[in-house]
Amino acid sequence: MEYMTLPHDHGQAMEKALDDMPSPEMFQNASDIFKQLGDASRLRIFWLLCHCEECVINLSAMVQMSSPAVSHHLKQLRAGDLIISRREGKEVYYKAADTPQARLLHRMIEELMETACPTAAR
Amino acid sequence: MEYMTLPHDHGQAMEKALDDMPSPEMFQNASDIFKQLGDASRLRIFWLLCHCEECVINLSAMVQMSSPAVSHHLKQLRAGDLIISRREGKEVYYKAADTPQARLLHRMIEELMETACPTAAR
DNA sequence: TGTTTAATTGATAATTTGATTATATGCCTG
DNA sequence: CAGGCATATAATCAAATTATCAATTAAACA
Repeated sequence: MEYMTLPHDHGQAMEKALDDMPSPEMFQNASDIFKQLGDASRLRIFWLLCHCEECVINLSAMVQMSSPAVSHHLKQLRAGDLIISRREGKEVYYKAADTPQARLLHRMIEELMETACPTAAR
Repeated sequence: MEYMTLPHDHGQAMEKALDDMPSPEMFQNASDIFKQLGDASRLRIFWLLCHCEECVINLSAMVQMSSPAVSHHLKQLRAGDLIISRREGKEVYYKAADTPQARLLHRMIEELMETACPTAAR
């Protein structure tokens, strides 16, 4: 089998790595998901919605942001299928989507916080 | 015990959530890490460095980017302690850091790719 | 129907980010 | 120590992100 020719030859590890490397589209998809969590406000909102269902006004109060700002973040999270919404009267309730992906991300966040800050008090 | 007063009262779940909620600094730290992986090029580079140790020129060839661009991403990843480097003569070799955090992120990436794209061929 | 409350949308402005080009540094070799 | 190769840095620019404000939609209710 022919391998890509690199400027320098540093052994076989890279050949296997290149073979196993997912496609650029896969990386794009994955990074798009990470990007959702790459904003502290949005991460906080998502975390909250993994733990309770709430309306926009209350979310705004909890994260101390304006409701339009929260609404924008909610829109992004919903576009990424990380959260779902339901309207009840005047209010719209949001919560984390009940999907493998959303559960995985929630777990990631909790693990990352532990790893990043194992002894931290809250 | 006194709880934060929200505009609307929707039950107790949010009280527990607010109690359990990590500090804003924790969310900032976590989102900074997610941000590192929120760029497809950087994610690809980090993934490669989890699988092999390579010099900048070869990395540039593997991801088809200019070496300054790669160098820029490497700098960010190293600032976040996700990768380490060692110089050998003219070349600088990079690889994933051997830390719990880097290993966790690597595992996350693999899991996310599976979840995001379970049936995808590469 | 008109008013109030909740949520969303759109547009703008400010900040951040990523890529490029050019330049500089570091290190080996002749 | 001069020349060349591998990296790193700096400056610049374009593109993407985020927050804010104003305007709009949606629903309840008097």
